[in-house]
Amino acid sequence: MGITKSEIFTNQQNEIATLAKVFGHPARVAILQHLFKINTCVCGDLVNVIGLAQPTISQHLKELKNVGLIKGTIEGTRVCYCIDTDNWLNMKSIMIKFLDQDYSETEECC
Amino acid sequence: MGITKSEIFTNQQNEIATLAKVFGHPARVAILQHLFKINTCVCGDLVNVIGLAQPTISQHLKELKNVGLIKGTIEGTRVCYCIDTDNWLNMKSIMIKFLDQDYSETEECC
DNA sequence: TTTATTTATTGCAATATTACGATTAATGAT
DNA sequence: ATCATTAATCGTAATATTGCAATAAATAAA
Repeated sequence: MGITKSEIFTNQQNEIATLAKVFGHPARVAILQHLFKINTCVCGDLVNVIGLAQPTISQHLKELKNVGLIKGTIEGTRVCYCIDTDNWLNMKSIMIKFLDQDYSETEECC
Repeated sequence: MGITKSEIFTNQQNEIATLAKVFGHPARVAILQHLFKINTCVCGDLVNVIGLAQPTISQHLKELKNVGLIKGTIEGTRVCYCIDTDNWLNMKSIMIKFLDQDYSETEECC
């Protein structure tokens, strides 16, 4: 149905999925990489850098803001974006915990 | 349009997005966590564990197989699933490289 | 061979996502 | 006040995803 049955999963599972979903589009990956590369706020030249229409970029930025990974400050007619460091670190710890689950490589069953 | 313009992004960006998308659903997160927890192959009791209908689970398993994170071996009428360790480690290194990008915390611009 | 068990596939309905043109809102410049 | 610039929002089309009932396929058991 295109609708996810979040009720039947744990908060942790839903949180991991919500965060991962944000990375699940190359435009958002590219936006984040650019913000890291520039390493200061970017005043909305992302439309040129990425190559998608302005409303599309704006929509992707909104999703990144919704999960808190970036923040934007208004500067005149422009909006300056940058990584929200605290939230990024928090997200990173959640994701790495998931990626780093233990498995014994001794058990080779299939 | 629901269609992603993959052509305009790098292979790396598309790869990160493809992997992340798989984690972007709590059912697939739950399946992977269960496979890690059990730590041997699971002979399809995932339907009971997760709580979604059998065709739905089968579909999620297919997506996990498509990106190579799990493998399934036929064992009679059953199919036994487990983590594909090599591919998991490879995925982990790609994701961690992305999550671990450098930023100087000195620059506080917004 | 018939029946039971298990998993994959098909088909479909409901909802979500992606993308963009057109428009709006907000500020700056003239 | 008018115009230019920038970013958000609205509306909409195209496509993707999620979920499941029904069915098929494949093997095991009787």
